[in-house]
Amino acid sequence: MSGIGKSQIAEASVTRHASRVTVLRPIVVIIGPTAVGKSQIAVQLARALRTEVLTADSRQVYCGMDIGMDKPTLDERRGVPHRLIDLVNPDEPFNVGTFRRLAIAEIDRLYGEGKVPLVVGGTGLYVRALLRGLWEGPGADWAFRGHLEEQARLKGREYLHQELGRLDPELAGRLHPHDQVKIIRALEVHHLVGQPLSAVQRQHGFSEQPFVPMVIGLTRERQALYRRIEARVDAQLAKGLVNETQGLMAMGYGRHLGSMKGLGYRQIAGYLAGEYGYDEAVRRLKRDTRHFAKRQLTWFRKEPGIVWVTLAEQESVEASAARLQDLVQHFLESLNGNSSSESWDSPGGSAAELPVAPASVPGERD
RNA sequence: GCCGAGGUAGCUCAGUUGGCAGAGCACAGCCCUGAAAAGGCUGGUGUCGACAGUUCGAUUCUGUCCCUCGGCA
Repeated sequence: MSGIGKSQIAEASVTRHASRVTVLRPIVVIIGPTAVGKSQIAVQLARALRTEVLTADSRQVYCGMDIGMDKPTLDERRGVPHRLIDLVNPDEPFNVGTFRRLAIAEIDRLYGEGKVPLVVGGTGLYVRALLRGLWEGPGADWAFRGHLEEQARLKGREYLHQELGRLDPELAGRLHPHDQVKIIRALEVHHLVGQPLSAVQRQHGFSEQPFVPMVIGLTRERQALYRRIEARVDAQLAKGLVNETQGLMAMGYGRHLGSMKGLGYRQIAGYLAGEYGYDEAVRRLKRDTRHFAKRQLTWFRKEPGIVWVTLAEQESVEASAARLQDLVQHFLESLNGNSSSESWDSPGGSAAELPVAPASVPGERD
């Protein structure tokens, strides 16, 4: 705790920033495929921005799934608080709606402290729901889903799609008859709110704009990314992914759980169940992770407004972070220019000095 | 050198009783509104080792040659 005088100055400063940040609602988002190197760069950037990391990752929310989900260790976080990690047990429900509510709470808190939130993650739907809103519909009704799955078993794979064709022909036309997960959701919505999902989707259209975002997409040359994925899988195995999976299963977390269908646990669980050998499990894990990265890239490619940054293979984390810091600084300065002549920082400071200040002064926050 | 097996997609191989070659994996493209690391869709021209013969037609049959892998010398 600092002396009274200093503390008062800091408080005044924070109030000032808080009001600006609360009005403008700027947000910095780093997205990119798995293993591209988001986490390490994000820590550097968070230190530079004197803010915290908000993780937008549907898997890192599960407690006890550390190696497989590649959560940064405390050491790797280097004192930067990471939020939206370790929120629920592997058998507890979690979804994009939960994420969005919790994320918005964290963001508002940061605005209150005069900080620019830094969102980092690879779950495209979560990022989209955060930046463009989410239709305020009902959550999952697992009993009803179970009932529908039973129907599909009894009456054949095409039955549910035919049902949807009756209730919501538009959406049925867009969904492949085999895409049972999405067909069931559509039927569930119709059952719960009495109108076709396609109608509410059209009405919402991801058209909310709760923030002014700067979205940075990290990518690498495809072959280089694939090499990193394979190296990371090897590292996860060396850290004890098999033990971690065994432990989770011993705690009663079965393979049917959504969390246990995540990359790593799914393939290792199959090996532990004797369905195939260790080498085959490793081969599948690497393959599935490559495929996943590819799907992520497809998703992000069409998101609007992403500034893409291609990382070079020999580029250091520091160098990458510095490049991003440049982009963010310009972004924040442009916000200053557009809103008023007032600076982000306390009187006398240069524009954007607060959010982009050098980070080499731990323990001397504000 | 002899005997055997084989040379077909980037890889592993199937196949054509002679009629413009096909699976898995790899790879590429795509869809997505509370399971999203989930779930789903699409994409195959490759001198069928080379040359010659038989045939209307050869990757398929025959011959010669080249290469690979085993075994024997």
